[in-house]
Amino acid sequence: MTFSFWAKNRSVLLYSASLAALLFLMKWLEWRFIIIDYSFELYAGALAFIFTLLGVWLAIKIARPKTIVVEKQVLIKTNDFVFDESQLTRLGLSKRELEVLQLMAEGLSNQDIAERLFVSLNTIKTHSSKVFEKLEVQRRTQAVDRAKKLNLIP
Amino acid sequence: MTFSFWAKNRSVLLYSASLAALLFLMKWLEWRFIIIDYSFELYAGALAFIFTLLGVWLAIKIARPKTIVVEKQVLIKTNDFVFDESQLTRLGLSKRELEVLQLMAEGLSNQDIAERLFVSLNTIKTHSSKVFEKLEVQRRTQAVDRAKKLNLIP
DNA sequence: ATCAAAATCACCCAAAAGTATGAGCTAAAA
DNA sequence: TTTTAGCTCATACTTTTGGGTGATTTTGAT
Repeated sequence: MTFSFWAKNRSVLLYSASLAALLFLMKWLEWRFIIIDYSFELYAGALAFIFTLLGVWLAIKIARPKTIVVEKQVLIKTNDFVFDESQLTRLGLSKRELEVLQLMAEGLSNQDIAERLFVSLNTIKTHSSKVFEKLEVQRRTQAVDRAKKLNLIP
Repeated sequence: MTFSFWAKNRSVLLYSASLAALLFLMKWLEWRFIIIDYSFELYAGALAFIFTLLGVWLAIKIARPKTIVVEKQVLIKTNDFVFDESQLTRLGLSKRELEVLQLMAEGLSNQDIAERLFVSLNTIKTHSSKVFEKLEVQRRTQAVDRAKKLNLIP
């Protein structure tokens, strides 16, 4: 922004200076050469031409480049897991149940999970039973398979 | 391209026309109003100003937009599974054992697998036991987890 | 033909997993 | 405040799984 305004001001000065210089040049030419009786129309034409060029130059200098952004899609190999929360609410899985499910998927036994979560084995059994109900499966291996397909687990 | 050249030609015509019109206008003003004794310098200034504007307009019209290619990263869910045969030979898993492992991963019980493969439950038990040995795990869930990490299973 | 690995199956036992039912406790919602 | 959902735990029972051992048959390679 700051640069843009400075550039604009500089251009105005340059423009004025150019105009003055050109007038001087023409006056000088008027004396020096045989161009003395050039008609007003020719002067005007030259002026117009030169200042058109100046205008073009100015525009190019000042104008922000018109840019067209072309998006090039780059495929990124990604094994990123995006957790599907909608599935979770749809199935009505509680936080704890999901937790148990995740540990299950890591191959932990119910006993392991119980110790990991500082609860009794029976508690884990209850949780896993509920998980099976909600996932509509009978075994933990099925539960894990299902959960992965539902993006509940990496 | 074709359009660009046409635009250029049109601009040239327009330019000439504008110049002629302006000169006419000035002559007319010279007769009509009190502007008769305007100095040449003022005429020149006006001309210069107007044609500078024209130049700017021209440049903006003609200028080719700069195209910028922006790489956009697109995450592609890649479920390409490449079976790692080296792991299989390294672990010494037989075809049948791998087969059992795969069905295990689908959540089938030993009984299910036995029926699927038309063998007895005991046979599946021995197979799975061998699988566990070779994968160095204790439970089927661990085996599945391990096998997935070793690219033996999708 | 012979040998080794693989596949098949059986029996037994123990551990783990799963089912069913009931109950207490807490925090959040109606 | 009452209710509800979630978490906890227990007991009892069944099913599944896993470990160990041993045996027979198939199959592929030397």
